[in-house]
Formats: sequence, structure tokens, C-alpha cells
Amino acid sequence: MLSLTAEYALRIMIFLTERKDGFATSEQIATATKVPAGYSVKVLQQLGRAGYVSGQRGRKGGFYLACNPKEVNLLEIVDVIDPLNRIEVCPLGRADHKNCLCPLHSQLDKTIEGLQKNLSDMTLQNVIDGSIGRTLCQDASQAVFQIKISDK
Amino acid sequence: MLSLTAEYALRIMIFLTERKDGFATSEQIATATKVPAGYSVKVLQQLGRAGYVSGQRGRKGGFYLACNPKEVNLLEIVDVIDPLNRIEVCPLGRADHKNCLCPLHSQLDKTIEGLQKNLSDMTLQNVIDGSIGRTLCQDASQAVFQIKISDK
DNA sequence: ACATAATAGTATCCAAGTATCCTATTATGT
DNA sequence: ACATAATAGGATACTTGGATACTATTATGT
Repeated sequence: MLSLTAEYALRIMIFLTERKDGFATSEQIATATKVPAGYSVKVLQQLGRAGYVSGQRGRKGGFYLACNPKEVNLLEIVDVIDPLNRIEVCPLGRADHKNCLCPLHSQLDKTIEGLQKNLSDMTLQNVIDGSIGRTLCQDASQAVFQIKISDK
Repeated sequence: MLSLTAEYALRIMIFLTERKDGFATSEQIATATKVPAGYSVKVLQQLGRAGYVSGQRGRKGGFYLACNPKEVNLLEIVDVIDPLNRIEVCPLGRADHKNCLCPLHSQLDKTIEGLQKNLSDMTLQNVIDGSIGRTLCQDASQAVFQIKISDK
């Protein structure tokens, strides 16, 4: 339903939203978002074909955000990678769910609906704004980590 | 996140809940739930090892429900196939989310939480009770299908 | 102007997980 | 004893995640 690649795409979009000004190379993006180097390019290309990022070749090239982060929500990004389809047609027969009203599948469809709503309620910008300093998780400072260790 | 196999498992459990009385062979289950014959056995075995169904070999054997459908919710069944884990540790660093508070991942975690709640809110019995005659989608009658075709 | 380095773009290959199928073995009712 | 059906396991195909190598494009120093 939600693949790892979809999460990669979200991380990358958030990262680029922060750096709205300049370019970031695929390598920089990869290390910052902890997406495997080499695979980040694939994700970026999918996002590029969908129009959410653009790339510029050559020296000083890189990728940059090609959309307005205030108008793009998380669901749209997820949909680029793996389209989150509602259950419209009964998987067990030919009748669509409107006629079939199978409780199991209408419940599953509600689950998907909720998932979509949850994702579409938040734009890329919202994620940044919701930040209290860290928009993407960063390594804990060594100190904090040490405290946690000695804590036990 | 939610695999096809998980949905198979749900279909099978709903089917067996309806037939709480007697046995059903893996073949009967497969055709009724439209799970590929041969694969239904594997799903049933996973459900069996988790204690939700039992099987009896030999003639007149088959599988039967080994749990109280009023006490088992959909999430438990899904968890048998692919455990739906919350995001507790930040995928990008060592700090856990309580300390990290990364907006992206806390949002994604909320999504998973909602998904879990949606599934755990409904027991197997609830699905049956919510039925208006069809607890699993059935083939539309030929007539209905014909009407739809001629409709266009 | 040219060579070189940096970088996106593309294609291909590999590994791991999922889904499906097949074959043997074991238990059980008749 | 025999037929039936679960149980167990391996074989195969497909999808996903990830890695590598090669090509095209651009910037920059000489």
C-alpha cells in the first residue's frame, strides 16, 4: 500500500522544499535523506517526470523543486510512486461496491479513504511549518545519545 | 504496508466466521474467496500457526475457525501476515521520534495509527453483522450485469 | 577554443521479497 | 486398506529495492 520508495519520495520532497533556493545534487540529497545513493536518482526521475522536481545537468547542476510546496500535498507525492486506489470494484465479483455493499471491502475502502485524507490534509509547506527546528530527523547529538545509554 | 496476502487472510477469516459450524476444505475456501487455489493453503497455515484457524486432516477434514469472532478484530488478522509497525525510531537517525519530533515522520506515524485504529475497531463478527445479505462480495446476477451493459 | 571535471539521464543487472504452483508426506474417516 | 485432505517443503515467476556502468550535457580553467 505504502512502499518504501514512497517514503523516500516524501523525504526528498521535504528536503528540496527546505532548499527551495538552490540546487542539490542527487548525492547530497541521498546522504541528507538517507536514501541509498543511486536509488535516489530513480526516485528523483519519477518525481521529475511527474513535474514536481527538475534537474539541470553539468557542473553546478542538480535538482530543484519545480512546484509550489503550498499547493502540493503528501498524497500527490505518494501517488507518483504507488497510486493509492480506492476499492471501487468488488475484487470477488463483477458488481461494483455500490451495488454489492460487501461489508469487508467497504470497510477496507474506508481505511484507504482515511489514509488518503490523512496524507492530503498536509502540504509540503505544512510539514516545514510544523517543524520545531527539525524538518527531517537528524542524528541525535552524541551527548543526547550518550545520556540515553547511560540512562539504563 | 498492506499486502494482497493480508486481504486474502481477511477474506478467509470472514468466510470461516460465516461457516462457524462446519469444516471447509482449502479448495472450497479458495473458490469462495477467490484466493488462488494452492495459495489459500499457505495463508491458512499462517493463520493456523497464529491460532486463528485449525485444520483436520483426512476425509471430512478441512479448516475451521479456532477463535471467537467477537473478540478478534481485523488488525489482528492483518498483523499475522504483515505486522503493521508504528514508526517509533527515526529512520534517518538514532534518536527516537519522541525526542526527534520530525514532522514528516510523526505525520506518517499518525497515518499508521489511524490505519490501525480503523482496522482494530471492527471485529470479524461486526463485519458479519454489518452485512445486508452479502458478507463477501458475490458475483452479480446475470440480470444486473446485463442491465449495466445495456445501460451505456 | 578546448579539454576536463561535474552532474543529470538512461539502461542494465543483481538481490530480496511476494505470490503462485507443485509434489511429497502424514493423518483420518469410511 | 483406501480415499481424502491437511501439512510441509521446494520450484518458479513477478515485483521491488538497490547497484553499477555508460551517455549526454554543462561549467570552468587554461
